[in-house]
Amino acid sequence: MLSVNRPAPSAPNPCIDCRRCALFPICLPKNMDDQALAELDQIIVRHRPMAKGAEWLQHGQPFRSIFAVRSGCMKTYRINSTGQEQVSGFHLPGELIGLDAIDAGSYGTSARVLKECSVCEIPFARFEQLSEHHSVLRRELVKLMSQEIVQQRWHAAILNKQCAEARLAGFLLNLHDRLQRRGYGHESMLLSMSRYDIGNYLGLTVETVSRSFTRLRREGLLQVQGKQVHLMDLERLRALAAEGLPH
Amino acid sequence: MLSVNRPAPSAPNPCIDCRRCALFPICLPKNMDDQALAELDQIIVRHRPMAKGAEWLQHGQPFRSIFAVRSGCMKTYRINSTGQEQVSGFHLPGELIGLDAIDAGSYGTSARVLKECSVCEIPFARFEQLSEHHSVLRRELVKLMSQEIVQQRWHAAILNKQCAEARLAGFLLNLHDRLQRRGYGHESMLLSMSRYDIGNYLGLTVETVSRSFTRLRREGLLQVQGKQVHLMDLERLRALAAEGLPH
DNA sequence: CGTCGCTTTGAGCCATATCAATACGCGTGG
DNA sequence: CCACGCGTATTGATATGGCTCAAAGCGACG
Repeated sequence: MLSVNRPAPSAPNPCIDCRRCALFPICLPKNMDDQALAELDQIIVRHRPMAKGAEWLQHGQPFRSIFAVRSGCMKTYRINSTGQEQVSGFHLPGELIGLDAIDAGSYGTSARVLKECSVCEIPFARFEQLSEHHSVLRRELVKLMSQEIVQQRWHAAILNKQCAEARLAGFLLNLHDRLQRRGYGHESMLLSMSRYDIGNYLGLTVETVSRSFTRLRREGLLQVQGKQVHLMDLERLRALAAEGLPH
Repeated sequence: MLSVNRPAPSAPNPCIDCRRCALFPICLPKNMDDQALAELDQIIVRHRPMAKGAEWLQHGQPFRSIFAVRSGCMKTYRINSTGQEQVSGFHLPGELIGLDAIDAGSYGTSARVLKECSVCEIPFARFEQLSEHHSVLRRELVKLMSQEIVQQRWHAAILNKQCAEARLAGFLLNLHDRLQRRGYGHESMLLSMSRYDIGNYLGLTVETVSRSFTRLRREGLLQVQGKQVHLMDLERLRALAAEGLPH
């Protein structure tokens, strides 16, 4: 069922420096001066794209690096004591993985590729050395950690007493916003995660997710065709997500 | 219904420097050298204790400072668009409030005193200046932010498909652990939040919280007398919290 | 063209919400 | 000191949203 780490057969050369990377305006190095950027560029390990299904991180491994998604999509998850998978997040290009491990010393989640994905590895010890001399660097890290806290808080909020439809609406809007901020702004999205993963993330069963999609579609809030979703009425979707109560 | 910011009548003098503070071993300045500590000590604003019910922070206010709880207990919450309060966290001595605002520029939550509470204010701009010269300082901040991410993730996990009893068990264990790490280690705890707040935080109604307490008590997992809770069997509580499924 | 996994749809059930009533606890004022 | 009153907590009876179980549809891929 699980494919192991292996690069995709015909991967584009992933070795572009940060400045020429499409994510430059929103990724960690965005506000850096030439000097800082050049030094950061040198410590970053740019990995070859990985195929869907590949497991990139395993929870419990010792913390060494922070990872930035460069392309594609990852999910982070954890297997709990009953053997159930718990999806804790989806990670889009420009987002970081592993921030939870800085204090703990080991990663709190595993990470798996949902859509062919390449990753920039930032060895943390060297990053800290660099940040001694470049205050921009640490400021950016702190800001991204703050963002992560906000995102996590949002996740908790959506799980807390929202009805199924509101959760789904909120989830889609959240994805939409994050894509928008990354320049992929369009009401049409190609979801890279399965209905199972969505349900797991939202605290719902697949069946309920499916039914919620159907209801939102019937109410004219979105068009759905498998993984292709088109948000028809952002206004009403936002209202629904904000309201959150049953019916 | 709400009392306004006002110091408690007979408050102990809160103006002790960090080194003599009881929280020193676990608070932000814990690993600092004399020099860093002295400078940090100077920028910290130590506020007088505030009475239960006082509102310390209002969500949306511009971000200036991070706050460390020195004594007592605070809750952070947010009023959603339907006028409902959403409790996002409880903050014990040595824990920080406001980390979510660093990137956003304004606080994402309000904060209210649950139990007479004093606060150390750390003006962030000056903190950043200081951290230019003291790497310990920024390392500690990053670690505490990482901890906050872990705590938020835990909150999301507990809301996700755990039955009421498991949520409550997990909540009590989490509090217990945090108190323990702060030297208040004892199986007996005096909860400073109401059943309403617990329910709100756990995504349950008051009634369900109350019933869950009753069931845990009947099964011999804890003793309850109002806000006084005694954890009788940490082992079984942990098992219950880990399992998480209905019945 | 068949297989396998993912998704959708349907029918019945269960955990928790909701509504309602009572009990407790604490501070206030007589 | 006790009586009162209000907010908090417990307990009971009923309603319901989402889960579970079951089956059929759909799509990708060999």
